[in-house]
Amino acid sequence: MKRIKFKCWVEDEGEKFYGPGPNELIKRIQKEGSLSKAAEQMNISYKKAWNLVQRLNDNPKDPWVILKKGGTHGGGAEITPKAIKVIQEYEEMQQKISELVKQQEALLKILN
Amino acid sequence: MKRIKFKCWVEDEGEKFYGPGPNELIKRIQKEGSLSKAAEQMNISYKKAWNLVQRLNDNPKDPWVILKKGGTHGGGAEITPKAIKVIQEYEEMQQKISELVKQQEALLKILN
DNA sequence: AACCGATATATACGTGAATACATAACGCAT
DNA sequence: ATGCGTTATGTATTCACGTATATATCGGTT
Repeated sequence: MKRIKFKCWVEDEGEKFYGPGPNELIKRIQKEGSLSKAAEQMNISYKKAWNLVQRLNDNPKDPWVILKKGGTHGGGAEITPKAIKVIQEYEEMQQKISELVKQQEALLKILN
Repeated sequence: MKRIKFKCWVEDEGEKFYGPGPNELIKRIQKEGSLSKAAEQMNISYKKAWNLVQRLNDNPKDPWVILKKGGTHGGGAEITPKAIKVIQEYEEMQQKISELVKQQEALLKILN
């Protein structure tokens, strides 16, 4: 059984910036309030998750994720309104592409 | 400068089957009449190119690429009408997605 | 039958990315 | 001041992958 798949992402100066991985990560951060928990749930290393967040927070004036260390629960993470908007817009785009792809029966027909 | 990118491909039982790489490969085979020349032009090893062709030709009754060894020019490669149709349909799908993506200004606006 | 250029195929090697591991830093609570 | 849980960061190791290399095979030409 053959299926058409797709992926969309944002590049910044040719480097991967935002895609399915970061999208899922910030959603889990929003839900869990913790970067380490989010990474664990996604089965990626904490380091990788941390690196992704650093890339998103590249512009310090307009961060996506606020990381706090120390304190009552040892620290934590939360996402900004900007990140919430991005999630919404990104998933809307995914949905539109998904609907378009579903209509491409002609290609699948050739492939049997 | 941030840009939205996308990629679409066909999977068969979860394995990558057809995508941008194979698409370019069979186009070059069509143009050059040679698998080794096509591989060289794409800067991929002959082996990788050959493996891609094997996957496409998985169903021996309905091949995509005809490989001939020996003979006047040592051999050669040509693609079947089926492959030609796939190229057309695949690139048409790419084009449609591309146009949709271009309309997603809202996302880029958030990202600055 | 010898040559040529392309396909066919196995094996060894190198490279880079991701991971695992270890340790430091932080700040509120008790 | 000690403990705790989280973030922060460097180092070493592993592992998958493509590549390089070598050699065999084929069949029309000459």
